Formats: sequence, C-alpha cells, structure tokens
Amino acid sequence: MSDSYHHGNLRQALIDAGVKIINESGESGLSLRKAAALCEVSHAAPYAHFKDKEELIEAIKDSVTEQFMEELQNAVSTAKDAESALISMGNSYVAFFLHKPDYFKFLFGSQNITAHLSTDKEYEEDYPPFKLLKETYLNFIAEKKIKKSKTEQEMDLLKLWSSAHGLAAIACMSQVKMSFDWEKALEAGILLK
Amino acid sequence: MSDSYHHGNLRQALIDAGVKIINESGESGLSLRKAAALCEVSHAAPYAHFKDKEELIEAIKDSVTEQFMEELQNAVSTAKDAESALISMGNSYVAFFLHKPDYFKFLFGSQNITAHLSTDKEYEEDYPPFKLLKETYLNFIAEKKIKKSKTEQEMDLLKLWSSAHGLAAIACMSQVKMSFDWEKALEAGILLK
DNA sequence: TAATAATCTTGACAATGTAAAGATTGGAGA
DNA sequence: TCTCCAATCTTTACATTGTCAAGATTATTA
Repeated sequence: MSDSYHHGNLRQALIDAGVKIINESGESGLSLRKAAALCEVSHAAPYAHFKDKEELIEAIKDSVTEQFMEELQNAVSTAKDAESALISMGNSYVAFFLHKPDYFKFLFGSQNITAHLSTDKEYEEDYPPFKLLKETYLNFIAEKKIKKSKTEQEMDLLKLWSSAHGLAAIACMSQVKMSFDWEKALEAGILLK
Repeated sequence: MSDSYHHGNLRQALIDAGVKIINESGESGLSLRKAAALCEVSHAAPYAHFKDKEELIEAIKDSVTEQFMEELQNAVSTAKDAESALISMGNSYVAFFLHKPDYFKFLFGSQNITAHLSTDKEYEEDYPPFKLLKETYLNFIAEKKIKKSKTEQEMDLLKLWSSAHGLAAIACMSQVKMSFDWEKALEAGILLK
C-alpha cells in the first residue's frame, strides 16, 4: 500500500491518539481534530470510521475498559483461592483508578457506563467488569458452601460493586491531598470486609 | 432602576438558568451563550460575573449541592434517633440522585467534587454532605456508646460515604432499565447494614 | 480491467468560549 | 444636586470545534 493517501489503520490510530490525549490533558482536551492531527490526517477523516465524536469516545472507552479488565483479570487469576480473589479484585478496582484518576472521570464521568452496550438486556450481564465480579462471587460462595437466594446474591453483588466503585470515585474526585492513605487502606483491606 | 440595560441580579439569574438547562438537556446542553440568552442578555454579559465558563459551572454546582443538602438535612432532622438518622441519610443520598440522575453526572462527572473548595485543608471538613455525615455518625456512636479509635472512625466514615456514593453512581449511570428495583432496595435498607 | 465502495481532502458553516473596546448606569463623594 | 468612577452590559471580532457536502484517491471485486 502506498502510504500517502490511505492511512492503513486509521480507526485504531484514532483510538490510540484519543487515549494519549486523555492521559495528557483529560477528556476536556480531546477533540476530533486534535486526534486527527495526531494521526497526520485531515480534520474530517475520522468521519470515515466514526459517525460522530460520541462514537469515537465510546471506542476509546472500550479500549480503556480493556486495560482495566486486564488488571482485574490478573488480580483474580493470581489469587490463591476464591475469597482472596474477591478481595484482590476489589483492591485492584480501586487501585487502577487511584493511579489513573483521569480514566475514572473519562469512563464514568460524562456518559453512561453502558451507553455502548445493547439496551435490551439486563445491563450487568454485558458489562465485562461486572461479569467478572459475578463469576468471582459465585466461586466464592461455592467454595464456602454458602446458600443464598437469587435476591440475596443480587444484593451482595450490588454491595460489592458499589463499595469498590464508591471508594474509587471518592479517591479520584478529591484532588485535594487526603488525610486518608488509600494505599495503606487497600493493603489493610478496607474493602470487602 | 430602569430595567433596560442593567439586569439587576444577573449572577443569580445565570445560575438559575444553568440549573434549568441541566435539568432539560444535561450538562452537554449548557453553554454560556444559552444561559445568557435565557436571561435576555448579550452573550458576553456573563463575563461581568464569572471569570469563565468553569466559574459559572462551579456556582451552579454549589446551588445544586444546596438542594442536595436540604434533603439530607431533612432526612436527618426527622429521624427518631441517631441510628435511623444515619440510615435515613444514606437512603436520601441515593434517592436524591436516583430521581435526578443528571444532577449526579453534573456534580461528580467531569470535574472534581472539591474544585470549588479551598485546597489547603483536609477536603472532607469543607464538603457539606461529608460534614453532615460525620456529625450524624458521631451522634450514632455516642448514642450507642461505641468506642472507636480515630482511624476506625475514619474507616467507618469512608465506608458509609463510599457505599452510598457507589450505589448512587451505579443507579445513575446505567440508563438501561435495571432488573434491580432500587426503590424497594432502599426501603428494605440495603444501605448501611 | 472497469465499476464500485472505502477512504481521505478541501471547503464551508454554525455554535461556542473568550477577549477588547466602548456604551450605559448606579452610587459615592463634592 | 452634580460629577466622576466603577460596575455592568453590548458589540465586534477571532480561534476552536463538530459536522456536512463535494470531490479526489485508492482498494476491492466482479
């Protein structure tokens, strides 16, 4: 392929450029034209791959969510049993965003978590982090031979998810130096206890 | 005062216009020029009262936070004892945003919770909802004669705050109809138990 | 190889944030 | 009361941005 007119893989390049921009200047610094410029392509080129800015943003979110999932998956895989997998996953959930606050704001800030997912299903089943949480939780209650009703299980899952998510939110959203030492708290297992 | 040139109370009018816009079309629909137009004033008039768009947004957040605080305060005031005050406050925390999801995204979405606060103090002390939570919590452990170290208290407060905030986040961010019935869950007291 | 689809460029336009310069007005002090 | 100043508001202007339309270039496929 001659490399002057056709980029080759502009779609992915735009996504990568978007991730880079967000890391450097947050979501507010992200514009279609800047992403296009980073790819050395004209300002309207993105429209061959994305319907509008929103669609690029969703693609970037999917990309960041993949990174997120890798860390969660790793936390679960390397745990010695189902209980520590659950705890480790929660800690990773918070730690990931603690180290990348801009990712939190980007993923959960302006738009809906599930905006990119099909809307005709129960949303949780399609959201990868929740799927992993559910698996891990089910392993846990199986391992411990705990009997719970469907409703109780849903409640447990919601508590687990929201406590991790809430901690991440509070950690990320307070730019002010906190008196609270998050790293220490995570080590000490403030989560899931 | 003649009512042609000088508005009279443009600052407050712009804030109110901003709240209205956010209720109708979310934060993405908010622009300085639209707010100015709603106040029947030229597009540059806001600059007499706000340094830039960000400063208007912070003022709108303060206004919404006041509404939020009224509901929290009410929940605490009308409770029969400190324990139910704590529970009621948590439920109000989630319920407020459940009924106004756009407010959640607006308050905690793009910017920092504490961006409008002084940055040289421990952030929690200045954030009204946290202040109220702390008071209510201290009343609770006093009422129950529970002895806790400073660190344990901080942990408790963090858990209370993050669980309520996390539930609100998850409730608001999933636009998809959830299988989970939030109203019922709140009645049943999923929080703080 | 010719037609068609995909990809990219150029040019244009409206909405927006923001700055500069000037008009209008209310109020403090004479 | 009158004058002057500071606050408030308007007008004009400009850069950035999202988006569209028309056309150029290249890949694909029949």
